[in-house]
Amino acid sequence: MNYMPNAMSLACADCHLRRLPHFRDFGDDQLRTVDHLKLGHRRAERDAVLLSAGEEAAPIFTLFIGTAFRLRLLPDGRRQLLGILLPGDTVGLETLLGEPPAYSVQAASDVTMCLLDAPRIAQRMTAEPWLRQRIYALLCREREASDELLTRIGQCDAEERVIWLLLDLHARLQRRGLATDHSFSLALTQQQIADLLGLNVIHLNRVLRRLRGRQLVTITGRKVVLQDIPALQRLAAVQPPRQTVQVLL
Amino acid sequence: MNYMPNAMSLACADCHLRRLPHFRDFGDDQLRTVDHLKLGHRRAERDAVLLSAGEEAAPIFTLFIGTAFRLRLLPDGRRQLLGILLPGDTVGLETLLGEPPAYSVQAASDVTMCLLDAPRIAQRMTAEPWLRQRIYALLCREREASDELLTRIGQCDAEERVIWLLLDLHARLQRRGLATDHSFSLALTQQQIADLLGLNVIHLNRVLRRLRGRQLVTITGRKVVLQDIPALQRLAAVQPPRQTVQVLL
DNA sequence: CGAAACTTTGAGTCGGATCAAAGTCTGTGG
DNA sequence: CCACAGACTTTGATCCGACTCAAAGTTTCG
Repeated sequence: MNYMPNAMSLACADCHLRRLPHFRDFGDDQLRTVDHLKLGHRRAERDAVLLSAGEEAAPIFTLFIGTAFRLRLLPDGRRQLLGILLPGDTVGLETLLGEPPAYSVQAASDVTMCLLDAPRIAQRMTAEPWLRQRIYALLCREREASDELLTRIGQCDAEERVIWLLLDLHARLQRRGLATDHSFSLALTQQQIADLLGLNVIHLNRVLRRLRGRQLVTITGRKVVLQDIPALQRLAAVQPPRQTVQVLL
Repeated sequence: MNYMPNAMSLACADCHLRRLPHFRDFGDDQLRTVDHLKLGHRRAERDAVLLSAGEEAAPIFTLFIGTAFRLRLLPDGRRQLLGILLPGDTVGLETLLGEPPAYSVQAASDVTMCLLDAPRIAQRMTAEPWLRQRIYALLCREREASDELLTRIGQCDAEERVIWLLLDLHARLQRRGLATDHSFSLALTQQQIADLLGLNVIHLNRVLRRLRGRQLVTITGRKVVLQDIPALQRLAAVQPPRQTVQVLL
């Protein structure tokens, strides 16, 4: 795979992600440092494999535009999606250790990534404590997200899982300014959602239809409308999420 | 909770975990550094909560003797075990960032922990790149383990999950010199295993009995005997595990 | 306008859950 | 050393959520 950027580089200070109010501000010097760690942007089409499990010297990047997901394959072809990547999310942190990732990443829509320079980050981490902390925190969050999904799949029934996912995506998108109060745009097929939640597509579809029948959620094409968020939160036993968003661009 | 050690400190050079051949060797100076990061040992009884979700300034420790598990509770009382801790495993790495953990840890047997000094580690990480890398690698491994369990629960049926778990525990214990070629001692109740694998205890029990009937696995009290490991590996679609063990004592 | 990808519906089956209760083991105190 | 209580495992009967197979709509896009 060719990881060379295929678009002009965008200075971090100009990055649209930075402008979102809830993204923690960087100081000028930090911004300059981070700018220096970027290799530039790269686009990929929907379904493209952005990173392969086991790959040596895998890329590390921040998703810039679009949606992607981490996944794992079993030898017999079954697959489990491990998490959904939204704009501002970074993957491939193992690469900083020189280890190949145990998961793959695939684009769920056309995407733009902001490729990062792993060796240079590894080097800068030595001198910059704040960079170290930020990356360390990212890893902690990722593990937390995995644990959360694990808990949902292990303990909740299909309806609870679906509601949890929709609320989670909504909250994450909202923090990025990419959702309205009650709706957002979902770039996943039902098959992908099913593989994420450990469900069968057909069953998932029935659950969605039932939710619509109860006036709780409406999904038309890409658009998801959460019609009664408090009721949904009650049904999914959702705990208040941490508000912090960590960005590393 | 009182986290002060209640036993004399043991120098890392004398630690029994260190003597295991597969634990990566530390240089003398590294050993001295690590020794300096220990607060000392502390014992706890079975079922004791070793670390609570949300706790400020949670402890960070390496399990020294015994078995414990990470877990998460849902508001309505359901619980999901997130992973099994074996001797040599370290938990509470979030504490290095000053963040409270999103999970709890509970002892599955009487345990001894080796408590670590979080602020001092955080401080030493600045000066010692190898320490940084080791901790970073530990976090990556933890996430990988969560992803693996997630995949099993999401995609595999009850029998596959059970076999996978037994093989996984066996391999991990074997690397620590705590298992024979075909058997090991399991300090978990069936209820705990069920909560780990997202199964019901009764169903789990039936699956275990069926495996015994097929001469594949025998469980008597604590003792687990894997009677036909190749067959089990075939049944569980197990991939070759990474051999590396990371210790931080 | 047609093909491919995705969603929706129907009918039938099964793995795993639930409920109820009987064994078995473990540790404790008499 | 025995008896008892509590915790854990095992068994039986029954039910339901979720899976499978089959096929018809629907959307998307070249």
